[in-house]
Amino acid sequence: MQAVGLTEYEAKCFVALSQIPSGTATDVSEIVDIPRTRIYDIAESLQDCGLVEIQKGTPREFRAVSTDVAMKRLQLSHREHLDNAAKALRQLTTPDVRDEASGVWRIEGKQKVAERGQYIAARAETELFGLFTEDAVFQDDCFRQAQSAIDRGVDVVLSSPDEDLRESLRARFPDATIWDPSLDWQTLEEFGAQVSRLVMADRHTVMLASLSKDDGDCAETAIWGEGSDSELVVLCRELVGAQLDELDAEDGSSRFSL
Amino acid sequence: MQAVGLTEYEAKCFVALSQIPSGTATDVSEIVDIPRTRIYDIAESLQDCGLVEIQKGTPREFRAVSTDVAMKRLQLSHREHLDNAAKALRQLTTPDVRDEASGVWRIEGKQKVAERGQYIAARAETELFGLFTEDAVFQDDCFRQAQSAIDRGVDVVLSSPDEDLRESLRARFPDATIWDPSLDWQTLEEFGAQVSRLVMADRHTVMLASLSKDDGDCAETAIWGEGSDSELVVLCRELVGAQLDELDAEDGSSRFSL
DNA sequence: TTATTATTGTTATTAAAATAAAAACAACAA
DNA sequence: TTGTTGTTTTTATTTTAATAACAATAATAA
Repeated sequence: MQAVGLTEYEAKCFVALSQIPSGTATDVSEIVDIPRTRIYDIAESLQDCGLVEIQKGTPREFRAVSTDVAMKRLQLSHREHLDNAAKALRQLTTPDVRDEASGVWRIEGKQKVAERGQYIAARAETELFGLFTEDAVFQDDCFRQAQSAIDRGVDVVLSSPDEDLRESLRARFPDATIWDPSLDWQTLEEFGAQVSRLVMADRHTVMLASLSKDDGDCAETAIWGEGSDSELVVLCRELVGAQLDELDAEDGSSRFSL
Repeated sequence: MQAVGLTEYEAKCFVALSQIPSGTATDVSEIVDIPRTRIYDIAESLQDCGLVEIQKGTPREFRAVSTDVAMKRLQLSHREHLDNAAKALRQLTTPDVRDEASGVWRIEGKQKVAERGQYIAARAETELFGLFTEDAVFQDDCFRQAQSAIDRGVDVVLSSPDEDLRESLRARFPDATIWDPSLDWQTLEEFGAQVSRLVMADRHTVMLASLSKDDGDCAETAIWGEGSDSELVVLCRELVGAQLDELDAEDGSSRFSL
């Protein structure tokens, strides 16, 4: 409960009141370990949030609103704060100036990595390269972005060291080029940790993600960069670009065979 | 920004980074009044939230994600906390035991008052009485609930001391009974403050709301109660019930005249 | 090339603010 | 008279803000 912005006392008080139809300060203080004398102002504070209703007799009776109503109120309140914050922030900052970021940047967490990958894929205009080492990494939103790129005429090349995954990709994306990296896969492992995915758009934006299994946990982290200023982009252009060029040449012939 | 759960330092740091494409600890500490030496761990903490990305060189470079992404991440995080809290709470409490609440309860705030009014109207099974003193109080959701009650066969009686509002109600709800309270309106003013609305469902649940104009502000507060245990319900049964009974008798004849 | 100065990154200590916890006490009810 | 209630103050603890210390690294000057 505290994670949603309530103090320990507020959270405890609300929990106690949620367990009974209604109660006095003495009741609450017997259910949870809060001094009776503090219940009055804590309940008042919860009333301000819309989580508690107060019957002003002697003794005072308190009741909690239902869980659903409480959650909704907290959410609405948070949403307002977010909107206000966003509004204030937009007055301070120019329109999104972070379109171009030099260097190499680090992202932690599977979801954030996936988001960045999709963002990169969504912005591909002529060419999109994606390499995935595990089926688990290639999720629905990746499917969507890859298909969307194909639909808008982007040259899409997908790759995986795993043959089953390659077959699966081939079946799902008949219009994409599927590349077997076994010829050059060793050079990619020079990055150290277990590479999970590599996404490159227009040879301009690159993200390289890896899975680390420290502590029995399966965490994904990534580095990404944009433009010739980024060492990562320069490197991947060398490593992958050459393969893509070869595929372009072969691609002409394989289309002929279709 | 602090209202959304960030510490002052975190909020300031994020705001500063949002104003520049990227920057070092020294840059940030020149933009906002935070000790340079604190930027490192604060940015780390913001990275954990997904609000900041860090380029680990010397000097370290920091960049903020875009405002939209930041807000979305904060919201998702809050949502998760809410879901977890709701789940935990549901294991502690029995299914909603707050269906019946004795006594008289107080609500503050126009929205909460309106919600409670709608909740009461939605639960009317045979009879719904609503009295409104001002056009402004009778909002869209009130319209909806009144119509919904009519649609499910509930005896709906609406009333207002304001003739224009009464006419408006009569035009909008041809199937409802419209009552002119001028005969007994004085007794209702004995509650003191300016009554804004009175809702009674099935002579079992009652809410009485009032507008107070303290501090130039227009705040609505309400009291409500359920069942024979509630003094408010008992009182309104006396005051309003008799009128409803009379209307029942007249209602028969007015239907005859339609 | 070496020495000096400036910058950087990490940590420890101190100060201030917020929250938790205990105490005091007047007013009211039984 | 005793017990309960409600409000406020004081004290203790925790969290956050603010400052200081200092080793390591980078940049600059000699």
